[in-house]
Amino acid sequence: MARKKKILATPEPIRPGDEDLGEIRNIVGFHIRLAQGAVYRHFTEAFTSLDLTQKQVSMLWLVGDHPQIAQSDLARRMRMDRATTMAVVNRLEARNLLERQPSPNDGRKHALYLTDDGNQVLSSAKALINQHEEWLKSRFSDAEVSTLIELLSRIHGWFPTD
Amino acid sequence: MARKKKILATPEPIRPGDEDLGEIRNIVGFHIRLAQGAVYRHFTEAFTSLDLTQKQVSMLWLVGDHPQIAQSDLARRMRMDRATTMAVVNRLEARNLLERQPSPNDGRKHALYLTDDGNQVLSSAKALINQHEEWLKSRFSDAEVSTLIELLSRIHGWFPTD
DNA sequence: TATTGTTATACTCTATAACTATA
DNA sequence: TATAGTTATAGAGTATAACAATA
Repeated sequence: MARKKKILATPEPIRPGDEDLGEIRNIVGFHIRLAQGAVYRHFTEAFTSLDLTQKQVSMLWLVGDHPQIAQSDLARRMRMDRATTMAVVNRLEARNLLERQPSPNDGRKHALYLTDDGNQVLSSAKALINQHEEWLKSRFSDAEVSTLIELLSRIHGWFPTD
Repeated sequence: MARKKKILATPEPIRPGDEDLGEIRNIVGFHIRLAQGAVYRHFTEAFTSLDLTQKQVSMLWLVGDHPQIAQSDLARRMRMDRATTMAVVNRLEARNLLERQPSPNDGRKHALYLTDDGNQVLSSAKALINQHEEWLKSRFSDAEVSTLIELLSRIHGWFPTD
């Protein structure tokens, strides 16, 4: 069930004059969206071979870290609603990377766990993530990376605990 | 051609224990995606009445600032490819907020401009954006806002010129 | 009643590919 | 040849709504 998509288009290069964005350049939300777009494109190119999206990798990662996690727990941690979570889980299950089990404690919940394929793919994905993050972090000092994560955490509500 | 969607679901509140994100908390891309998601949800709630997306508002704003702009110019400034730009322009044109004119200089290009409705909607949108940005910026000092914009600009490639 | 998972439905964004018209 | 716009197609993410099973 592979995607037909082959190579990802990168935006056309900036031309002289394009820099003038007007007042919109002071809108924080605009910059977050553009940054997410840039990261998304680089991520998708990096993961062409594995054919995984940001969301799918995040989910594999979290299930790997928390075996037997329920979908509702996943949804809260990834800040998604149940229906969206369902869609992502379905895709990963269809590719035999992840499976559902009945939860022993709560009949309403399903416990999620990675298959052998899922563990193997996650391992490859983490290696690719490291390369992708290197591309992303290379423009920042370590202190700037910490600052950026801290500022972004204030927006999405997670506070990394070291 | 209004959307059927009425009210937007917000993610369920965080529970004790959810804070443990494991190694993934050090991934910058993960935080950018979560932050964009939070901003997206608040934006969509704020723009329920106007029924506009982030992309649509950005486009109206840029066309308002640069009348007669061509789609290809818009695409470069918003870091989108032509097909995606086309889709957004089509939606705005279908709602009579924006129109295409043949460009006087270059027969290949179409000049875009806002209709009277478009100008009116943009005006309302800017007022809503100010409220939305206030929500976003309230958690930062002015210096932190500048820092955040500067750091994000290094990712998406735009360097605000004051 | 509340929670969890599920299914059906729909819209936006993003992108590829191929085509036409113009420069 | 290169650029600009267009159309067709498709996958992923996001969401609403309604339902069944369980707590």
